[in-house]
Amino acid sequence: MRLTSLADYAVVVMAAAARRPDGARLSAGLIAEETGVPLPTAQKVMGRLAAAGLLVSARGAGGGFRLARAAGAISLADIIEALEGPIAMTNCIQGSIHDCALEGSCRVKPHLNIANDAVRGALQGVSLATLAEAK
Amino acid sequence: MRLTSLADYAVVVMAAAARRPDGARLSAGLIAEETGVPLPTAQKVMGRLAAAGLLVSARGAGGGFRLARAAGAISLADIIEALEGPIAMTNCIQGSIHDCALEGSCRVKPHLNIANDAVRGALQGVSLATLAEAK
DNA sequence: TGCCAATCGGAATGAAACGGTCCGATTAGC
DNA sequence: GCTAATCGGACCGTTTCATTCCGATTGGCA
Repeated sequence: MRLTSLADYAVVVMAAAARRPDGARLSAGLIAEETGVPLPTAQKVMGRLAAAGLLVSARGAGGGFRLARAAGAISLADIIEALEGPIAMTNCIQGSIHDCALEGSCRVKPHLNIANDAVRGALQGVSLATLAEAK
Repeated sequence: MRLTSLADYAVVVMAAAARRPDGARLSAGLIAEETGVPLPTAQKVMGRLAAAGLLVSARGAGGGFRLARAAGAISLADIIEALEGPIAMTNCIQGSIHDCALEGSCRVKPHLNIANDAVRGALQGVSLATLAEAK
């Protein structure tokens, strides 16, 4: 129930990016300097955010990143999933994984499903636009 | 945002314990057999649950565990915290830890605080009595 | 048109936490 | 007083995470 530090950094990075005017050039170096996140770490985080489709990247000199969607259309859940994978409290909730020996006879799974939806809903309800607000 | 497998087992174990009549003897072996959780793992999980005050333990022959409180007074959040420590998405939310270089100038922390409370609330709203229901 | 500098992308390394197992300490019952 | 059953804590292999570094790519300029 704890964020990995990379996901934590991703939230800070995305909030900084959202505060910039639309279409502005966002190099990893610029964001690193503005947020205080170490440059190599910012590079890795922004790379993963781009791979997940939250940022659009441009290579080469003069390249950089920009938000793929409006800040209001990106949720905290999206950012976390970009770095950590699907938000699923247990493996049995994530449809594609079936490595639990108890599955089939497990009597708590239906209830965990409800709890998981509640958690996920709480994270989806927070938009990047909100996170980027002054305070 | 994923439960460790020990916390996952803890939920299964506690649900099985709650289905037993109050005051019944609950040895780790019995619970392991009933739930399908490997015995050594059940021992470790129940030991930690006892250390956290959710179970009361009795040593020696004829010993075992019992619920420390009524099932309705134990929440999913309690069980998770017993195995994983405080529910805090980031270190800066957990009051006693201050190892984030950005702290003080961080502009997203107030918003994360709100999100964290929402997640924690969702988990506190699920009681062990609910988890123990037939389905 | 060729070179240079800036920037992203993926691989490698070291550390920390997790999961699982085993053995010793304790206690009721005979 | 002895035996058996049960909890409690220590140990180790494995995996994941966090961080760093170097190569691939591309626009700009002479």
